[in-house]
Amino acid sequence: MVRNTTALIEQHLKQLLQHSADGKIELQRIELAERFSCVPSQINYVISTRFTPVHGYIVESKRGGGGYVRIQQLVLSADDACFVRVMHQIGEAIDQQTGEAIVQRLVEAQWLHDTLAGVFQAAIHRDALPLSLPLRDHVRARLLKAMIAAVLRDRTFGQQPFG
Amino acid sequence: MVRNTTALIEQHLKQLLQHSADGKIELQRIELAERFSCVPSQINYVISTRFTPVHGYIVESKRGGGGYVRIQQLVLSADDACFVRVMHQIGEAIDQQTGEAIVQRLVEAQWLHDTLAGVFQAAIHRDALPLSLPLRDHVRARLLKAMIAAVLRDRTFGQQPFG
DNA sequence: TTGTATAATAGTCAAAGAAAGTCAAAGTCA
DNA sequence: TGACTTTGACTTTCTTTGACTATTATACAA
Repeated sequence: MVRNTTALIEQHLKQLLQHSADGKIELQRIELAERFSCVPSQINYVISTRFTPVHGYIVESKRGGGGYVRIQQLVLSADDACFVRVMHQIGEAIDQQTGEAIVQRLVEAQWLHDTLAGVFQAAIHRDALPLSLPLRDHVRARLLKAMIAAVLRDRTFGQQPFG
Repeated sequence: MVRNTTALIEQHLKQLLQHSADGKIELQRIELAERFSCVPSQINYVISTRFTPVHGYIVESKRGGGGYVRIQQLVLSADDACFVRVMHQIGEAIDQQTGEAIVQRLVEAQWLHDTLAGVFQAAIHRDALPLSLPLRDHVRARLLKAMIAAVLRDRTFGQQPFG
């Protein structure tokens, strides 16, 4: 018996994406649900919690005969425009999950190395911010933007590779 | 016989950690509570009094189906004796000046590279923490301790510091 | 050809379930 | 007495389920 179906499905999909040539996969909801012995709507749950635009994915689908669900992975590029978009995405308040997804994307885009990412994750974790909502999300946003800016500053002045 | 359930649980967890290959264990709160015939929240008590970053541990958890509590023991070498001192010095609240001084000391002790130090300074700056005192100093302390623990986190067992 | 029913998909949403967390009162012990 | 421990009611977060809805393709009738 499996402890957590959602995590298994997530892992499966990410593996398929990794092995795909173009970062794109197409699947049938029912088929996938059958393979993991769950109800079809759980696939929607997995997608809406793990494969959102914030996580770096675009999902399209079609109903009816020959229907499908298509997942495309986008990789963040390392230019300044992206930086601006990320800052904007963080906004005035951000929850922990979204924050973690953004940090993960920055890692994938090679803006952050592991140690730095670990520090980011620790800092935006609710345990490090003993505040009640919505204040906590507000502070998290400020914090995350301040830390990203610090890395960028450092990189701009070309001191050291990340780490 | 049983003088103190909390001490027994603490001992048990430390034993598990010792026997684990990577200094990491994962458990279920309810299961552990059952084994020691106590209420689940006592596990939280044990963790919050014995397995904090100050003690050299990082704890993560997840609620809901497939939930868990994960405890990681930080690798502390002889050089890291100051780790404990620094953690204590930070305490429950710390102002910006003192925090900056500590970060500076960590840089001098070569615990932190420049990029990392920049991130630390940005995170503990009052501009990043839009809170009134004394709350701000309290959050700053939590944050700083969590970030310091995170830096030590990806040291693996058997590896020397500053790898 | 055109419209209509039917089958084959996928989506939505809210309730139920399954953990873990919080907090403060009560208990214990040196 | 005061610090530490134990307990449990209540809260929060995350997952699973299923009834109901929406869309698309296809077969078929007019």
